[in-house]
This record gives sequence, structure tokens and C-alpha cells, in this order.
Amino acid sequence: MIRVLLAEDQAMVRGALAALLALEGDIEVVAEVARGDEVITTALKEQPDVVLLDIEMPGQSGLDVLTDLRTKLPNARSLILTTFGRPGYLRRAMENGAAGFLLKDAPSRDLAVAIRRANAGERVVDPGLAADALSEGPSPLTDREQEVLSLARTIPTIAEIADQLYLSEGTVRNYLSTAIHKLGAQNRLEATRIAEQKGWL
Amino acid sequence: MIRVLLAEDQAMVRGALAALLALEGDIEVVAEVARGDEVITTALKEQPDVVLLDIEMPGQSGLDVLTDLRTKLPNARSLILTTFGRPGYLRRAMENGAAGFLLKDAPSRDLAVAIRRANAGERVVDPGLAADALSEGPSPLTDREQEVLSLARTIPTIAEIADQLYLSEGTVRNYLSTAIHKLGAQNRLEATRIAEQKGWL
DNA sequence: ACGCGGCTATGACAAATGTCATCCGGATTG
DNA sequence: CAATCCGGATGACATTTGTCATAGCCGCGT
Repeated sequence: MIRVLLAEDQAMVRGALAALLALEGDIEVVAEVARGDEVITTALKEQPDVVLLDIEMPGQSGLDVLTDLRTKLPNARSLILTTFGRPGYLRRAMENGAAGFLLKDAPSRDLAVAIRRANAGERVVDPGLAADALSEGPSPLTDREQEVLSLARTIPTIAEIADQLYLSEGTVRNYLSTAIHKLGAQNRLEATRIAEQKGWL
Repeated sequence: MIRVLLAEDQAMVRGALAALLALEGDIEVVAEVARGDEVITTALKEQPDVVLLDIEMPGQSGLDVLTDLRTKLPNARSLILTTFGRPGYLRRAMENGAAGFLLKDAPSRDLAVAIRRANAGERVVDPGLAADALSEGPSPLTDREQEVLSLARTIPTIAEIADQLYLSEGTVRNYLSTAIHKLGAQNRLEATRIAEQKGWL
């Protein structure tokens, strides 16, 4: 039996995935968690063979969980299961030691297949996605640019962003300006959209 | 047997939900579709008792499907199943004749319960959500304001929005200005966020 | 030691955005 | 019929945003 830990925040989806995996004779869901920051403790207790991770979760992102998982449970294989096939997500997942990267758009029968392959030590990645991720290259933004742009998604004015980061308004404007330029956008709205869509935020 | 039509765009989730419902002895998933605009034709063919509808789908929104469903399959009950508990969504769902409104955050065993109750002619709504929807009131935006604001989510500049709607730039600026004012926002970025979060777009 | 890139800041300027007053025409409603 | 509201438009104005040049400081690599 392949022991699986299921980390997904939406209860309905989590339960449905568990039902799906229960149909497989060789797979057993040994635990379910709804938050990223509950994965490690539960995994230490249950010692799963494969950890199935959503990316967007409260507490901690699935991508961040990966790094902890690698050091604290080096024997477990991790499989990312996400809505968004953003190149940056895939890149970070692979850099952080994921065994595979699966889209929620993929046929549901692929899930069990991916789990078996991950468990067998193979890597499971959609070839088209991988090509995208490689052709995109890594994020061109510096840490500060990324940070400012990320805040710009939710904070409406430059003044407030500057306030929150303890920077001058002019500095924030400069970072946004360079980010806009690097991303080929016309303004910060478009810049945030582009960066978000590529998984750079 | 309660005959269910499943409309959900993410294949993995769709398959998982089908597996979940297959566990119930009295429920049968007679068809699955991935797009909003495929619901009606499939429903006419399969004559389901209950239609389970995601909101965000390609082709047509689940909320829009509701109206067609009511006229073309008046006997079928519709159940909305969505990620977002936005008051505006719930309001529109109910106004368009949905039998129920379910969140993907709800426990997975609620799904079968909701389907049975919808099939029995009951209405299924989370009480907390309903209270929110009622206290919010309907959208304060006029059709045009809503339209302009909606475009402002994806089109970066006022010039392009005006272009697309065959309006003058000044007019678009005015609509955005009134929308910003009505929503208590500081600029259009915040305005789109507020309106989106309430389900008014 | 030198250069480079990143972080921070300032100032000046141009362009875009948001506000306001005002106008017109049509539809609805009291 | 008058009042009101919505869609549409213009012009003027203040504010915000985006661009650019410039500069200091720090750390890193050669």
C-alpha cells in the first residue's frame, strides 16, 4: 500500500480526492490536512510515502512546505497538485525538490498514476508545462521589486506601500517603474497581472 | 436513483466529485461537462433530476446557465457549488432560480445531503452566507459602471477601455469615478477588488 | 583595488488618473 | 407635466503615477 498524505484547503475537494483515491486498491490516504502549516507535524506522525500538496493554502504555501519536507522527511515524495500551471510555480516546485507537478485540469485518473510513479522514484511533469517553464527563464525581478509588486496587488496607493515597507514614496515608484519596464507592461496593474500569471509573485 | 449532471471545469475535481457521489447508493452521475455552454444540451438529453453547477467555467458562467435551465428544464433542480461565498453570487443564484448554494469549503459529506434535499424540493443555503447576502444589499452600481469596472480588471489603461466600449475617455473616467465613490475606494484598483470580493462583477 | 549590481533616496518632469461642474437626450415615475 | 435617473459627453483642474538622471552606500567577485 502506498501511504498518502493529502493537503488541500477546500474540504469538498479534499474529500472528493480521498474518495477518488479510495477506489485504487494500492493507495491509502492515511491523513488529510487543510492548512500548509499542518503538513509537517502530520507527516512526521504518519510517515506517508507520498505527500499530495495544493499550492494555495492558508498557513503556508505548498511550495514552501516542500523545503521543510525535504529536510524533515527525506524519504517522502512530494507531488504538487494545483489549479495554475504557472511556469514560476513549476520552477520553484522542482527547485524545492518536488517529485512531480500535476494540474487540476488533468484527467482524474492521472492522479493515481502520478502517485504510483512518484512512489517509484520517477518524476512526473507535464512536458508542455516543463517546456514553458524552461523557455520563460527565471523571474527577472530583484527581491525588492518582487516584494513591492506583490504588495501592489492588494494595496491601492504608492503612499501606503511605502508606508508599509518603511521606504520613501520615490523609492517605491522607482521599483515599480523598473518592474513595469522589465515585464514589458504599461503600468503597475498590468505588471502585477503579468508577474502573477507567470508565478513570479 | 437521483440522476445528477455534473458541471465543473477542472477535470481532476470533476472526476473526484463523481467518485465521491458514486459512494452514495441513491445518487447516479449521469453526465459530466466541463463547460458552461454544454450544460443545456447535455441536460436536455439526459434529463437529470439535479444539476450541480460550478460558477467559474469557460463558455458560460454557472449563474448564467441557471436562467436557461429554468426555462428549458423546469423540472430540474440546480445546485451551485463554488469556491467563493460572495454575497452577490448567492443573491444572483437565488434570483435565477437555484435550489441551493454550496461552498467547496463545506465538508464533502454535505454534498450528497444537499443533493437529496434539492431533489426533494427544499432549498439549501448556508445560513451565515444568506445573512451576509441580505445585509450587503444589492450592487449599487449601474449596468454601465459595472461593465466599465469589470473591464478595468483586465484592461490596464482608460484609453483602451474607452476604445473597447466605443466611449470617450472622459465618459469612462466618469464611470470609474462614480464607481470608486460608491464603493468607498481610493482608486480603481481598490474599487475592482471590493466589487469583485462582493460578487458584483 | 576596482567595478558592478542591488537598495535607497531625491528632484524634476510628463503622462495618466480622478474629480467636478455642466450639458444633452431619453426613459421612468410620481 | 415635472422630477428624477441613466447613458453619454466635454472641459478644467488637482493629484497620482510613471520616467529619468543622479547619487550614496554596501557587498561581492576578479
